[in-house]
Amino acid sequence: MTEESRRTANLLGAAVLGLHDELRRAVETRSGHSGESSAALVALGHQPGLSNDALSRLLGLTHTGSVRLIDRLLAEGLVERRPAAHDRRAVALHLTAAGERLRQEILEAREAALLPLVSRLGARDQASLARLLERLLTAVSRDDSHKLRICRLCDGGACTDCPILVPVPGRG
Amino acid sequence: MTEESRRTANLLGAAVLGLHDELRRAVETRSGHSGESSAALVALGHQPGLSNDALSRLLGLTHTGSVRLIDRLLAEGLVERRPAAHDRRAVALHLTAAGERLRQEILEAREAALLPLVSRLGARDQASLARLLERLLTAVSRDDSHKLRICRLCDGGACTDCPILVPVPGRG
DNA sequence: CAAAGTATGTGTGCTAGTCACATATCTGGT
DNA sequence: ACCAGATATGTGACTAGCACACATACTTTG
Repeated sequence: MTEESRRTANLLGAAVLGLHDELRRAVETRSGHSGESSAALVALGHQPGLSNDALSRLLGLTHTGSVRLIDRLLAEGLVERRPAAHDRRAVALHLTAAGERLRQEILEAREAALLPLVSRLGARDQASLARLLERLLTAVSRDDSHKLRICRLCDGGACTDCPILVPVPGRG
Repeated sequence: MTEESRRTANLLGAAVLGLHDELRRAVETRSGHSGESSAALVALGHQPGLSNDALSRLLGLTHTGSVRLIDRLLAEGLVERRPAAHDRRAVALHLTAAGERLRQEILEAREAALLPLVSRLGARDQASLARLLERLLTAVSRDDSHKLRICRLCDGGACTDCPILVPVPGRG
């Protein structure tokens, strides 16, 4: 069994690498932005009003890196900084209309890369895959902030019944 | 079915992202090198004598980027440049003993991150997972050079019966 | 109300990559 | 034999994106 498990683990690593390459390429080609910029746009659509600090943790950047990234998105008119509700230090980041449009394109590009792979499987296999992915996701996810990080490129419209129960701050 | 497929596709995207983060972190922490440097070391162990040009395509870098990367690995004594067999323009890249040691550590770190995830599944689920991964891998892989790219971090010791039949140049 | 903690944003510098270019070698047609 | 074009390597100049150290503004807590 161990040998077989090692083989499966290696296959999992290869598939993750191959699919990640593919997703990154699809998203970057369509949006003209790097992977983390795209993740910022998707996450900001999902959680409007996010602070720079929260965003930096979500993206796995330093605070500084996140500020620079937002500077760039701001210069392109995709994001705006608004005063935060209850903390006058903080900034509430929001997508502009253009940002929202680009976000939709990113999600479409991602789905266009993923859906054909899933659709070639039969209904039974799709169900098995979904169940196994759910188990893998619960296994890798740690605390709440890590869960948000994992889901930073998720499509809210497609993510019904999220297996890791992502807590969106300020949404119960 | 379409709705369910979209959900599964999204789960796949999330799992790929989460696992990729995890793998990258594990490998970079252990090796002290960026992801692509690690990939270069693993690939060079798998295919000794690779040229700069072939390596650049394997890693998805420009030729120049690959030369710089090798410069760095060379400065650390992990890689050496030898004259190639039949082409006096080309360079044959080989791991040094230190490079080979680091390569083993990278593979161990990768397996240490992956194996626990697989092992928590029962034997039946592991078998289903392996089969589904095989189908995903054959679906994403395109030409031979792309297959080598997908397998750039694979552990030859664990990859028995490779589903995408990677052709290693000069090895039949 | 002072001290400590938290959030933002700036100056500076590094790393890893790109593009443009120069050089060396190979290959194939005449 | 020779030349044109393709291929392989490597250098110089530059850029993007990020980190570290720091300055500033605000909040929280004792």
